[in-house]
Amino acid sequence: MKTKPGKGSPDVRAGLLDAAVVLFSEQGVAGTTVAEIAKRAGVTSAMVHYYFKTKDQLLDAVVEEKLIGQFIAFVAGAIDHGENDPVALVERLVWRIVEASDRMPWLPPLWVREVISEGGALREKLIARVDLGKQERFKAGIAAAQKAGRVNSAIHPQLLFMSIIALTMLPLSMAKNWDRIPLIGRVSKQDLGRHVVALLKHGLSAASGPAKAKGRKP
Amino acid sequence: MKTKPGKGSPDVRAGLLDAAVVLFSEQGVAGTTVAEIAKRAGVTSAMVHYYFKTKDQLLDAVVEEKLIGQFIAFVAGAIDHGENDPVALVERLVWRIVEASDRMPWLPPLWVREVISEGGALREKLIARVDLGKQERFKAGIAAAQKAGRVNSAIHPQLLFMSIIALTMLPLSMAKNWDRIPLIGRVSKQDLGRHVVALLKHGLSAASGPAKAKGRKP
Amino acid sequence: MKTKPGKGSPDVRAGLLDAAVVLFSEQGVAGTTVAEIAKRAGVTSAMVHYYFKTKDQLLDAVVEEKLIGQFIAFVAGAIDHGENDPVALVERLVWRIVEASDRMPWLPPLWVREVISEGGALREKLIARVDLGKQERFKAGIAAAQKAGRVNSAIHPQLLFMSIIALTMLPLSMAKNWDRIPLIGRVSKQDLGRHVVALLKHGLSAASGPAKAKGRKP
Amino acid sequence: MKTKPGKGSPDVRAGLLDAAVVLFSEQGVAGTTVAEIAKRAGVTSAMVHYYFKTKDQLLDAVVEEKLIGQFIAFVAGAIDHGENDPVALVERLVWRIVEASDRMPWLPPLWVREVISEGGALREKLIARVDLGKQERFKAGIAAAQKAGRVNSAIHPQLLFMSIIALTMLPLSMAKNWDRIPLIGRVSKQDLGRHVVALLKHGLSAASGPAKAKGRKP
DNA sequence: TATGAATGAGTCTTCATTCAT
DNA sequence: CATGAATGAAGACTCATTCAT
Repeated sequence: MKTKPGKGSPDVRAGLLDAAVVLFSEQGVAGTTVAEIAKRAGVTSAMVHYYFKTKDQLLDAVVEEKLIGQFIAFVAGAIDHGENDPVALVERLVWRIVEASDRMPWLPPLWVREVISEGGALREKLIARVDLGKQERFKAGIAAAQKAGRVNSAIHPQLLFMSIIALTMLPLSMAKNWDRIPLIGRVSKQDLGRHVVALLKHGLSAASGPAKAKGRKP
Repeated sequence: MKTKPGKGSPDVRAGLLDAAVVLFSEQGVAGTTVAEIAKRAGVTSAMVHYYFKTKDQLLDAVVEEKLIGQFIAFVAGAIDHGENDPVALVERLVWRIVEASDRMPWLPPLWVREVISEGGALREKLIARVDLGKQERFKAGIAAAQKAGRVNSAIHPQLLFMSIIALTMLPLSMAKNWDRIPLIGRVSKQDLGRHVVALLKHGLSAASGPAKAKGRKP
Repeated sequence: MKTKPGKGSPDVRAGLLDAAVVLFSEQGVAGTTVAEIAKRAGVTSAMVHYYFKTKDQLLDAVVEEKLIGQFIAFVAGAIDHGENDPVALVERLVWRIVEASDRMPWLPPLWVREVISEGGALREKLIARVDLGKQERFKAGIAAAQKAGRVNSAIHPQLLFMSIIALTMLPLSMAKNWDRIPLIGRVSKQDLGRHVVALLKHGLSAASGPAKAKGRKP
Repeated sequence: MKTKPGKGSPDVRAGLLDAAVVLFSEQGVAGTTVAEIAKRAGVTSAMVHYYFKTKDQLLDAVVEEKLIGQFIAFVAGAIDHGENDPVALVERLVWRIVEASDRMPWLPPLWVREVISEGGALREKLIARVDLGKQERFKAGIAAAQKAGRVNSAIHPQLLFMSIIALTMLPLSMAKNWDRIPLIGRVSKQDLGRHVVALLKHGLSAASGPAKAKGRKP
């Protein structure tokens, strides 16, 4: 049942990955030393190299086992549903992401900082590994629904997926600090989910009026 | 016209800030050395310390003069408009941010990585300096419009501001790479603006139907 | 038949010594890790410490069992011959060394680098253990032959032994690379032996002419 | 007049090279830390990286400026003499090497351990840089003298150059320890020079008798 | 103002060594 | 006998920072 048949005790290895992912989410990859990760996992820094050889290969493992194996696999489940209603799909996607951030609170900060950001330490590693097929299918589904008049035609299908990620991940990446910001105050992740779903469901619904969003800038 | 009446040539100082902000946006603050900044500005790293004493104080200057003085001042102008239609205000806000990212392409990546991200190098510095009064007024305006039945009541006024930031900043932070991602392909910043405005205008409009976004998770 | 009556399998022990000696000759002692030696012998590095306790004690064993037990014993046999003709003795010595380098190709590089070189890892260990009696007898034999007019009197008996070592060992320590050096090209160890013997036999023969080798430098 | 127009104070740079070369000769390259070199030169180890970037590039500089620029240039002068008597050339070569080891006592140990030895840290670097033309000319001169009957025909011209190096460099690499070895005792570098010249002059002289050095081994 | 030279603290990485199993 | 897991000490290298000129 081990994730990797390689060397070492699975417990320590897993503990190191857990520690890494939490510290990375709090301090960034560049701001986290191998020694800190080791300390949080209760071993010496030499053990990090025993299990992962280099810091860079530790990042590979994070991408493979945490981002892809845990998060993407979980969220992608929401798309593989044989469903044909894109709005329902969007809703399911949002709730999956919210749920994921409950199970893996380290995920959104890590994602925003190290995957989305240009030059993020995990960005290229993830792009190289991930299959964009599902996203393409999602985009196609939206476009089809637009043609059928069931979805607001002013929406860019290519940008919708990113909008969903943005609306969920970015606020969730700050979730730990929500109550420190007076403007936001006491809201829960459930509140966020409801807010985003409301925004998207309305936003996607086929416009009654034309709602021409004319670009101001040339 | 000098920003600071202190020592040193204003040109060199400004060049260092410009260089810093671009490199920070590309490599992150932790991933950028003082020497790199100096080199890009055509001086030695000792000069950085001459003008800013420490790297940390350089960050202070970036927050003060670039984030607050340039970006926030520019965007905040959209709120101080004596306008009372919150939807129009949202639209203006979106276009301001899009416009800002044209003038300062380094802004969105820097914002997402170092301001929004937990542990971001500029986060605490900015929070300590910024006045949230305008955002409070914005929130109040939305809430009032909801009571008046002009805005979708399922929206969380507290979260709307963050949603706008998310819908714009996060995609813009990747703008340089849009064409490298097949899913997105050839879209312009204008396209993004239109897309976001369409989404928000619809999303905010008072629901004809109830649009009950019931939370799934307890 | 075990060399050591101590613990452990003689085969593994011998395999480790063999591996050590080859790697030391290729990479130097300092450049060879215990783990490499273990791997080449097909065991783990913990085994090296089981058999030899420390790397330093492994070196002791190499000196004792490989250098003294194998090489010196073999070469010294050439001196113990009850012979009184020093030139014949020299010739026998040369061929012994050439022969030894066929049986133990790792020997000359190891010798040159770790025994002869100042600070060589085996140098002090070997000097402490070796009996120089035979070399003294050799020197005395040469000196006697000089007095008897049978050997070139310009030769330093003290230096002759080292000259023989130098003329053989140093070229042999590069034997693996001879063909890579255009200057040398295709020569065999036999060729080297013949060359050295020719040089020495002539060089030692009592001078017909005076052959005044006057030192230039004061 | 600086060797390198690059960065840094020439004095410190030169001091580091001097320190490096001495320590390398005493402890080997692998056995010498950057910090030791720095300490001996009176600076911190960071300065080594300031002047040479990496330890490997320090080795490049040693090869370039010490081995090639100092030693090889000096010795090669002995060959460029427009002389046609190969025996005189050999003699001159020997004395040059002896003289070089007086000026640069670190040279012979370094040469034997790190240039001649397989896997030596300077070996490949030097081979890549050095011009073997002079050695080829030397070899050709010997071969011609053999054909003319002026040099012992049992000598391998290809191997003679290496024999000269061996006869001088190897003993000189131990010169500091000569008096510690009873067998050798009190001899000077001049004594060594005379001994080697005597050996070679006789060894090269055209044999009166046939001096059949018949190989024993098949 | 501006620089080159210098440093100390810290980071990643390697390795000989130990020990429970 | 043999191993995998674990460690501490050290080594190369980086970088923010200082200072004399």
